[in-house]
Amino acid sequence: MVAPKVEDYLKSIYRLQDRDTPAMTAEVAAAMGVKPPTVTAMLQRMADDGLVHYQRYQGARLTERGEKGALKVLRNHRLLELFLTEELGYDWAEVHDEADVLEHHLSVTLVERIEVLLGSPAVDPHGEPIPTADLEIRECETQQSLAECQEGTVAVVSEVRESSADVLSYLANSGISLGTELEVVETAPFGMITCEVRTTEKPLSLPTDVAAEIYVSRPAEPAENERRQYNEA
Amino acid sequence: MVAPKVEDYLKSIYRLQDRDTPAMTAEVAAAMGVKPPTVTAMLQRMADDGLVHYQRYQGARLTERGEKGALKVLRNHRLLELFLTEELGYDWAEVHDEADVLEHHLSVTLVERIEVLLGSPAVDPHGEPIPTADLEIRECETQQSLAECQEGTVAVVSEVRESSADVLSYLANSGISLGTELEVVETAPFGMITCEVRTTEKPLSLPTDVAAEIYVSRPAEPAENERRQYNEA
DNA sequence: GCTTTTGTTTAGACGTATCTAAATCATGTT
DNA sequence: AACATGATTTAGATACGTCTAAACAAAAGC
Ligand SMILES: [Mn+2]
Ligand SMILES: [Mn+2]
Ligand SMILES: [Mn+2]
Ligand SMILES: [Mn+2]
Repeated sequence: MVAPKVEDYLKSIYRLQDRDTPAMTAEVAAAMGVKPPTVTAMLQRMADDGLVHYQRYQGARLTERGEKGALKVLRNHRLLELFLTEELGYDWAEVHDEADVLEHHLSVTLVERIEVLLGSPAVDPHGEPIPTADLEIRECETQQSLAECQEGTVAVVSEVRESSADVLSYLANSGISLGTELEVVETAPFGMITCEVRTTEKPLSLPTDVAAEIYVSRPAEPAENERRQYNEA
Repeated sequence: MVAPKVEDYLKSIYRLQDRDTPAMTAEVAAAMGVKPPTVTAMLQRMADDGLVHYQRYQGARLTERGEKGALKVLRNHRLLELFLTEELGYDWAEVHDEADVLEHHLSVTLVERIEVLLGSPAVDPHGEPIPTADLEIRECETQQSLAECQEGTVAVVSEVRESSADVLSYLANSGISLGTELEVVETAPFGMITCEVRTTEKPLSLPTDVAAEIYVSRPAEPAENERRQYNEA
C-alpha cells in the first residue's frame, strides 16, 4: 500500500515531529540523506495521500493514518532487529541496517509469526519499545537520560537510542549492554561524563551527546520489570 | 546493484530460455504479468547493462553476468523458502509469495547466516536445488517427470516444480510430500494419470500438466541420497 | 521598518517501470 | 511472390523519486 521510501519518510517525520513543532523540510532532508526539494515534493505527495498535514514553509506533521504507518514500520523494524539477534546471531550494532531494508517487505503473516516465535517481546535489542499489533506504544516507565544523571547516581542501562553501529560496538566492548549497572563518577564541565561500569569495574568516559542517547532506570527493583539482555561481542 | 524488478526479469528469462531458444518477449510478458512493450523496454535496458543478449524480434538470452544474477536470486529465494518452513512454521504452499518479495532484499551476510543455520541444504521445500554460494547448481540425479512414468512404476517424489499454492495444498492434503512413494496405476488416454499414494493407500488422479511438474526418482536406494521431508497441513 | 540571511519552494530535468495506440517486422498461406 | 496474421517494437504518456538552479518567503539583524 505505502511505498518503501514513503515508509522511511513516515519514520523520519515521526521521530522529528514534536507535540508543538512539526518536522521541518531541512530536518527531514538531513535525516533522509536527500536534498530539500526532494522533501518538498515528497511531502506534497504524502499530503495528497492523507499521510501528513502540510503547509508550505510550515513543515509537516503526521495524520492519524501517517502515524499508524510509522508505527507499523517501527514495529516491523524492531521485531526484525530482535529476530536477527535472537535467531541469527547478530549483535546489536549490526541489526539496524538489515532491518531498515527488510522492514518494508514483511507480510502481516510473517510479522505475526516472528512475534510469536520471540514471545511477544516488549523491547528491541536496543531497549526501544516494540509497538503492539494494534499499533499502541506502551510508553516506558521511569527512564532518564544518562546525560542528566548527577554524580553518584547508580542506575541500570535500559535503552540505547539512535546510535551508530560504531558507537554501539564501542559500548558493547566497554561492557555496556541492556541491564548493565553504572555509577556516575564525574560530570566534567566540558561535556563529558564518566561512569564506572559495575560488571567490569572499569571507568568509562563518554561525551554528553553519546550519554544523552543512553537511558537508565533505578537499579534493583526486584522482578516486575522483566527484561532480557543480549550481545557482547 | 541490480534493482528488484530487474532481478525478477532475470529469473523469468532464466526459466524461459533454453539451450537453443531464447526467451521471447511475449513469454516474458506473460511470466511477469506485464504488457509486451514493457518487456521490450526492459530488455533494451538490460542489454545496455550487459545482463542479456538481445536483438530486436529475436528475444533475449542471459549473459554470463545475467545468469549469475538469476542464480543469486534463485539461491536467495530457495534458502528463504526453506528458512520459512524450517524456522517459522510455514508450509510449502505458503512460502513462495513471501520469498518472492524478500529474495531481493537480503544482505550477503544474512544469506550466509541463513544457510549456516539450515546446515547448507541442497534443496528447497519443493525439492528444487539451491545454488551454492559461488552460484553453481548441483544438477540433480536420476529424476523423471511423473507424467512420463509407465503404468506399474513405483517411485519416490523428489521435486514439485512451478506449482501454484492451490496445487501444492491439494497435493499435501492428498498425502504427497517430498519422499512420498507412489505407484502409477493408470495412464488414461485423455491426459490423466492415476497413482496410489503408498502412505495413505489411496488412489490419486492428476491431469498430465500437474503430473508433469512432479518429479520422481527410483525408490529405496539406501543412504547416499540424503534428503529431508517437510509439510503436511 | 528595511534588509540580509536562511530556509523553502518552484521549474525543469533525468532514470525507472509501466501503460495504450500505432507502426513495423517476420512468417506461414495462398 | 504477395498477403494476411500475429508478434514485436516505437511513440507518446504517466507516476515515482531524485537532482540542480533559480525564485521566493520568513526570520533575524540592524
Ligand atoms: Mn527503511
Ligand atoms: Mn533498535
Ligand atoms: Mn521476486
Ligand atoms: Mn521453491
